[in-house]
Amino acid sequence: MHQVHPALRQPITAADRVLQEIQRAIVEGDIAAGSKISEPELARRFDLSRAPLREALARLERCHLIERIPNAGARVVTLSTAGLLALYQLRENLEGLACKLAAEHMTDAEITEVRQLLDQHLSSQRVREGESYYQEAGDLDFHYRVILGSKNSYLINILCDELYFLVRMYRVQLGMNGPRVSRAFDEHKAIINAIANRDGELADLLMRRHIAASRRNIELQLQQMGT
Amino acid sequence: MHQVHPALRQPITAADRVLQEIQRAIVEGDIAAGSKISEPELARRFDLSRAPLREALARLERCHLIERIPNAGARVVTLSTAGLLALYQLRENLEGLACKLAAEHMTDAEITEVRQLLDQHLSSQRVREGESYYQEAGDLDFHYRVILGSKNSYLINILCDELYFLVRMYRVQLGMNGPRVSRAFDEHKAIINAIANRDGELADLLMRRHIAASRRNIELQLQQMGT
DNA sequence: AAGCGCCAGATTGTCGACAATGTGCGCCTA
DNA sequence: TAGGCGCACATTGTCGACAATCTGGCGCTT
Repeated sequence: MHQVHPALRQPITAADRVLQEIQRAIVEGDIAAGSKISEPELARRFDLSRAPLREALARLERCHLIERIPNAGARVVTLSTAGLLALYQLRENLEGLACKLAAEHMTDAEITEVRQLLDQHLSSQRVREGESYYQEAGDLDFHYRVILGSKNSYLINILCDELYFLVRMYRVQLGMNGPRVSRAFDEHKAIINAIANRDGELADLLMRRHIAASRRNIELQLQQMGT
Repeated sequence: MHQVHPALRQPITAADRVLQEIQRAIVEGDIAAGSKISEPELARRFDLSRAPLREALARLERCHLIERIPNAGARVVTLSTAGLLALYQLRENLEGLACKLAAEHMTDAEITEVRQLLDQHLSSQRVREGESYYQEAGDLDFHYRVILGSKNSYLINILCDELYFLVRMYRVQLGMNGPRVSRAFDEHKAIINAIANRDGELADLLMRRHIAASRRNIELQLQQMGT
């Protein structure tokens, strides 16, 4: 068996559990973007003391889901076009780098696994055409695999632990369910092919384009909501 | 006056103060790399309770200076060639991106300020030829300015808050004081020129080379220590 | 009536103690 | 004597209460 990434380990402590719950609540909008976080209220709601709650809040700040000001409390981040742009600028670069490194460091076995994963997603996606949740989970899964394949712990930490919840938040709250689903699969396929060919430069390029396309898709969504 | 970056704000709370002290202690090696962190001991040493101390530890984990395992405690990170390589791989990309964005977003006034900063460093460096501390501080200052010039808050956060203490730790503990000082200044000059010309592509390239050169320099140092 | 300062309520930061978990030594067994 | 089990100790996780700080509204002054 391969080593499980720290971020994926099952919750052990109370702080871990409440962290996951609040993370989900924020990402899915149960706790509204921009709203104030009250420590006493959350403590009552999840039936624990403020100590583990504050631990959880510290980690939420780490993945940019909340912003804290000393002596003034925490607020859920507000989504904005500027924020989305900044986030995706970073993702294009970082995941491009991840691809380049994955082309150097992934084992043949790992590449085979990812290909099997894609085939699996493809078949299940063909069946449930409009369903966006599976696609999204699958998309994240693909990206996760590639990022882990880079074997760069700092890069893995930044992308998987710190940025991905925010990416998911934008996706979920803007309701990504467009016709990009099948296109994305082809792009994933091309990327893993480049990695399998050990062509890091191409994999980098393809991933940057893939994310840029995804960004344009979301921007379009935002624009439509604005009008 | 320009807005002060959150990371640079003066300490308000007890957790902030102890964080800065421990950060310095780890970076400068007062607390040895790889050693275990004892919460009760540090609490006594800094004369405060464990609550703010744990807050500080959470932030130390955030900037990769310590590693925590639930119910088992925290250890100072151990420096390694692999870790150094991973860190600099990331820096090359991220700071390259920062340069590209800075070329797009820095104001003429900000560029002028950075140039004045460089002239200032050059003159004071000419005077104290071998002194490495000023050079290092100046180098970090230059990089900070460029990063802030990118105007991408996520990028700024990752580089200034999460990675730079680690970079400093490698530099300090490996005793960077070689003859690269004057070369580095020329490279800085070339980078800010490219930014001033709004040539993002060139600025990106030059910064990547600058950091790659710095990395090779440190690797050399490591190699010498190994023999 | 508008603006400033002050007070009350609520919230965050900090503390010391208790509960849960992990660690290392000594003892017993084979 | 080597290996495994169990207990005592130390450390981390959690709790409830107190202190410091911020927010909003009232009354006073001009």
